[in-house]
Amino acid sequence: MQHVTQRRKRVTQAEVARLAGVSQAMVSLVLNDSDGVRVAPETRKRVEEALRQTGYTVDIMGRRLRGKSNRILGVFTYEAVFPSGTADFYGPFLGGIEEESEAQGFDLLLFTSPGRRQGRRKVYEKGSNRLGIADGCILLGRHTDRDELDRLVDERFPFVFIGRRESSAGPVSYVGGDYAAATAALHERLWSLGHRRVALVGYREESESTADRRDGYLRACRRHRKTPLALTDVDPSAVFERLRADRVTAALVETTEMAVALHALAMNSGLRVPEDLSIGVLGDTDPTQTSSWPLRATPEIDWTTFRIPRREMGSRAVRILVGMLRGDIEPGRRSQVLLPCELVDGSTVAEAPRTTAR
Amino acid sequence: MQHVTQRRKRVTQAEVARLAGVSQAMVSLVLNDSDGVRVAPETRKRVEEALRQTGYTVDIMGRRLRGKSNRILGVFTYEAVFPSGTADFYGPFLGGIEEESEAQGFDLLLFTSPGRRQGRRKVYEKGSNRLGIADGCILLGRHTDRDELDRLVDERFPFVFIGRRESSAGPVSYVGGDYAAATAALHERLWSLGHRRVALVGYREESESTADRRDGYLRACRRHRKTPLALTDVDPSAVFERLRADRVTAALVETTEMAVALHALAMNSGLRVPEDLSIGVLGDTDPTQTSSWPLRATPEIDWTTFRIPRREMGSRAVRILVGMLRGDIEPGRRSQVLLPCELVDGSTVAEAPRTTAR
DNA sequence: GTCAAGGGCTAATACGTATTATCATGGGTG
DNA sequence: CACCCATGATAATACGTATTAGCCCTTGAC
Repeated sequence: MQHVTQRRKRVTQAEVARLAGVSQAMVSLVLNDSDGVRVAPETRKRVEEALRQTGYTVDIMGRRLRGKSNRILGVFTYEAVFPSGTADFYGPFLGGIEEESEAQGFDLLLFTSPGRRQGRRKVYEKGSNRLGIADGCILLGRHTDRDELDRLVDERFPFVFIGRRESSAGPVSYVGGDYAAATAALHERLWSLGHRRVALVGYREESESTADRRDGYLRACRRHRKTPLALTDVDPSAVFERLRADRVTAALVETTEMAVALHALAMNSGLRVPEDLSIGVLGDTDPTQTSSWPLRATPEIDWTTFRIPRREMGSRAVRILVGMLRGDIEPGRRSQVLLPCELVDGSTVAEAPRTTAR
Repeated sequence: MQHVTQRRKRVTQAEVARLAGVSQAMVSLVLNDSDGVRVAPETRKRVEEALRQTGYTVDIMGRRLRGKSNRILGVFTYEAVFPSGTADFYGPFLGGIEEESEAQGFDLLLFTSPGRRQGRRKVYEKGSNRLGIADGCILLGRHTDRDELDRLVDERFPFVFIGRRESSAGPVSYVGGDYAAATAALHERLWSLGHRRVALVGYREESESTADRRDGYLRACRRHRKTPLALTDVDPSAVFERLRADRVTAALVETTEMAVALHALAMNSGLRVPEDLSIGVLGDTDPTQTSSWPLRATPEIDWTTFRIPRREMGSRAVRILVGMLRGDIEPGRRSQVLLPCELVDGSTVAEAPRTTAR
């Protein structure tokens, strides 16, 4: 109505109180319905009227300062959440996070401001840990900083990681995918199809998730008394040569990228997939993610893989975090969860070729 | 190290001060480098040492309470941001918002907590406008609540809408796409191809963006002295019949869904697109969005349309909002922006058929 | 020796809220 | 009348920070 521009001023409880002719404390009492304290119906009415007239809205900051929760969950990602058109890595996780935090009545604070160091975000920047704004925090990201993680644990700030993480500073709460079990299961599937020479191709860089996959692979090898063959992703063609030299009939590959490369190399060498070489991918690239790779040169391949329950991981992480905030859950065993990954039968795995069998 | 579970306690300036043997005020002074006040180098050193030892982190709430910005931008969406697998409507907008707010040094607060009313989110819920947590707010969403919008304007809370919005309560800051100009341009393109009977098919529900498209269409019609034919989306086959009856050679269609439906109806009737009927879509479904519709039954059609600069709209909105917070920009003309939409030549528009020409 | 001028620090305060202790009033009971 | 109790309201306080007024001490000028 009045177009006078003027710095907005918050309506405070004190102003409402003045209007209603009561004290600020009385306004707070009416608002919070504290049990044990009684308010005369007539007074309550007057206050409520004043509240409506002024359009008062509670100042969450003041309340938090007073020691109450502000019902905000932080979300820290080590990379940008919303990609510019390449892979949509975070989407499904955040979908689950959003869904569950909405159900629990929390807002989400996306930390985007802290300066990046070499393009990667940092939790701690010039001594100011902004995570503290929120009641608790969910962390995700392919890359993790060991020191930061240790420091977080040390600070006793309530947080939950998405993806298994370990720290020497104490127990870390996390929700991960059970890659070890899923990898072993995929190995088992290959074994039952007659494959006796199954190799693993994984990241060279060591991380919890890579280690889990290798553990699952090694466990399966041990079970069948086969010496494992674990390769890393340095040079695709070198890896491929190694596979041929060792008469490998099936490869468990950590990422779709590697699988695509191997697939192409096999084609070029006259090997057919899956007739001559079976390929299993250790974790799907999410449907959403897959389809939002417009740059993808290769035609869509129907990989045999396992599904990482990204959405559920997100929502589960929120549930655990809220539990921690309520004091129901302490960081420790109960807050370390690995969710099962469902096998997905694609067309890149088949029976082992007769000729090279055994 | 110590596995004793115990409620985390924030380190405050007072504790740092005690450790350094100075007053709380001195710690604040060192932290904020207020000019005009001088601190002895030796003292500064002691304080900084204590800061490092304790791992102090500033409490944004306390600071905000003191009247300073907390460097948080709110983002309010009327629907869930991260979809469960259908259309990814918000992605590109939020990409721009995230990018720019990171550049400006702001965090993003996603409002997810407020109860929904009939599945749609509400800004105001039981008198508590949570938007106030943030310094300012960006609003997006297909649906808008008139009353809420008016009230927001009335409260003088700094906010910017994505998509043009008008309110009787005062000027609304927004960043929209210039749909009127783009629609007129697309009409012009058709005209130059010989089309003399061009219809508009739009939403029945009235909204700013629908009105803009119609304005552009009507303007173009007036320019060429043709009586307009504006239809609404009630019943696809009825619309199609109407188009045939009126010997329409080209249709401007508001959404891809409508376009798909018309395309199918045309095919069934033996009409070829674009040879017999040209179809222009008034605004692209974003690439990301398109490709993340796995459910989409129809094969990918290369629509002639215009590109809505979603990402740029997001980042521009942030720039305007930050400007408002700094006091550089007042809500009004300068904060009402319509970005141009680039024409995209697809394969659904061609020269008007000779037989029915004129 | 007195005064002025700073430099270097601290005490005090305000911000908005929630809660606890306190106070006023009045009615009932002995 | 003295006392207690219940009811209903308020004063006071704490939370963590930023800022301002003000205090103490040293130094230099006269």
